[in-house]
Amino acid sequence: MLRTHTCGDLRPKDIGQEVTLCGWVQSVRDHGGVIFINLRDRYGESQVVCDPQKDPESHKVAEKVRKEWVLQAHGVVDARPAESINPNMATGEVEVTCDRLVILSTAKTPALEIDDSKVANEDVRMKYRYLDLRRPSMQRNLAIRHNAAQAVREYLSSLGFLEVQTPLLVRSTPEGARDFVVPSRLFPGKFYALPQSPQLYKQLLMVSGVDRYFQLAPCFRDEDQRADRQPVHTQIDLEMSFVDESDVFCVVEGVVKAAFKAGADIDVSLPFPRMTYQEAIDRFGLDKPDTRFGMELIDYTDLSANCGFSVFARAVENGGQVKGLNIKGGSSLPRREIDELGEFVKVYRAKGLAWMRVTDSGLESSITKFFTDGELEAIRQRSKAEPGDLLVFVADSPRIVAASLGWLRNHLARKLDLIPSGVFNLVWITDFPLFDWNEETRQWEPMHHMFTMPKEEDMPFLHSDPGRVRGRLYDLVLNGVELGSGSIRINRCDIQQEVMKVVGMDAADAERRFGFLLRAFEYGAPPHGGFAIGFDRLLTQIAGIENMRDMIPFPYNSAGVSLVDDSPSEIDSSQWRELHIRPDSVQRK
RNA sequence: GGAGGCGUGGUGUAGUGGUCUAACAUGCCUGCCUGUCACGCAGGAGAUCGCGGGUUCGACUCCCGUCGCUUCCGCCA
Repeated sequence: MLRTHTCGDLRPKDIGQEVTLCGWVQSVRDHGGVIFINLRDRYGESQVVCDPQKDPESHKVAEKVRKEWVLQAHGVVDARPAESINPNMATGEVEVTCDRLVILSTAKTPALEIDDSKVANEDVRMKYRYLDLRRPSMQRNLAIRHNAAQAVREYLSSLGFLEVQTPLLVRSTPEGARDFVVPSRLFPGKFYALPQSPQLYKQLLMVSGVDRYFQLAPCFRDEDQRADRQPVHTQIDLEMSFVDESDVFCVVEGVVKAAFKAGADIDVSLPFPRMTYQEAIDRFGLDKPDTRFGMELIDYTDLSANCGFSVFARAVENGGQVKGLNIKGGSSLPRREIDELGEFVKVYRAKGLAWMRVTDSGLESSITKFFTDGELEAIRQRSKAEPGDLLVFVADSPRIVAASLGWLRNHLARKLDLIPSGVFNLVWITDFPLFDWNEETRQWEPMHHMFTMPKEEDMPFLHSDPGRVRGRLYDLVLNGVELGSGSIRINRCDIQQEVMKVVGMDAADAERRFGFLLRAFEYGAPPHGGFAIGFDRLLTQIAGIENMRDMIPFPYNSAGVSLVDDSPSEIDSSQWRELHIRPDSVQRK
């Protein structure tokens, strides 16, 4: 080793020792005589002192040194004079009096400052990710990631889970997300796909008798990005045989607890509360409710059915709902900001946002004239409205009402600072519908995937009323973020065929897409179920940061470009030929 | 595919029609300084204000287009 200690090691107990440190120059303070160099590595920072009277040679070297040069410093650990102790530094009680300073590498002026208090723009950070990652907070994020991953592996291993790798070149499945696709050289016109998840493979492993499987699995989806979505993400993927929901919950709860503990020394309490999908939608508008604050949705549909306000009445007449929020103390919001809330809900296709201010003399708004006193009183009571509050309403289809108010609720909570810090509300959302009606294709689609077991008691409605069928399907939600989802799978061919019928898939389709799995199920498939935790999202929560990309060593930008290596990139014409493919338009260089 | 926000020295920002011949911080260079630690002090270099077009006597500033980054809707089982 070129060093005896790291830059974070030295303490008063080391005083008198001869040491050699290696690291990057964080700062140089040249006092004309003595020069102080702060040397930084992953472990911390140490002060190296170059005194011309003690060692003119190293002082001469130190005069040349610049930020981010890589140095090797040899010397003796000394106690700092009492008045020079730096309490803000872990190594602040000591310093290395340098008697040999070696320049291991010089450096250009860094393209961004290595300083947590001066963070550059995202594109600059991505292009120079290796510099960005030198920042202590990013080093911490890498460590959190490692520690959490390690704890997850350890915990699951202790429960008898086997980590099994599944292939990264797999069969393309057209339903669900768009596949990333890899052309085959040996089979002209054929393609592999990168897996969206190891779903089918982990079910095969259950048929194989693996019984308890897990994997920190890379998953690929060629869809448009979001702040919390990457083209490649990592799942803590797991699957178990001979289980029901409670068995899966128990394991996942332990995994999450272990990750929080190892990643940030946070204790989450078990078990996580459960809430049905319907309750989440009714009370919070979203299937990923943030339960850290109140302001739940209030249902005025029954009061609105026959009211004089035609916007409300007509919505109800058309099978819609009228729901709203009571924004405590919100009547002080200026008109302009209320109008902004109206703009906010329009993004979710609400046509508008009605509102009433609550004053000492009752409800006040331009629409109160359409309501009778009795109706206004009923609204006031149902809202538990007090003077100073602001009531807002959306009248529309249940789907639009729920989404617009649900997101408005989250938006307001941030805006009005209603969210307590340091709270981690983990909640299971259960009993999701098995199918989702796709208005465009006018077909039922699986809400989760094709292999989710319907709830026993809803089985009779499989064909008569698919929308009513709930699946043995569950999500884990943390502070309004969907951490992952899972289900108990179908292990019987007859049920599988019924489900495929509902979503309009015939036997030939099924055979072509995942015949290999159906065939496997003919050879003795154990009842099984599992879960997949979005590891990057979990880490973002554990680290308490905003940007998921900060938890990913080399992330992609919002256009799916990797700025470090500037991929995707063009390939040589020889590669095109070798892969038996060609660009769809030659002009498109 | 659609909508919003942003784009000004290496980096982060200010400047919203005219002394802007572009400011501040930090970084960079030179000099001074023996106890600093966001060292200090003095001096200096560094920006055709993303790009193209338009409006105007005059554009960093307004308009249109375009590119890039970002957030959201669609999409993402």
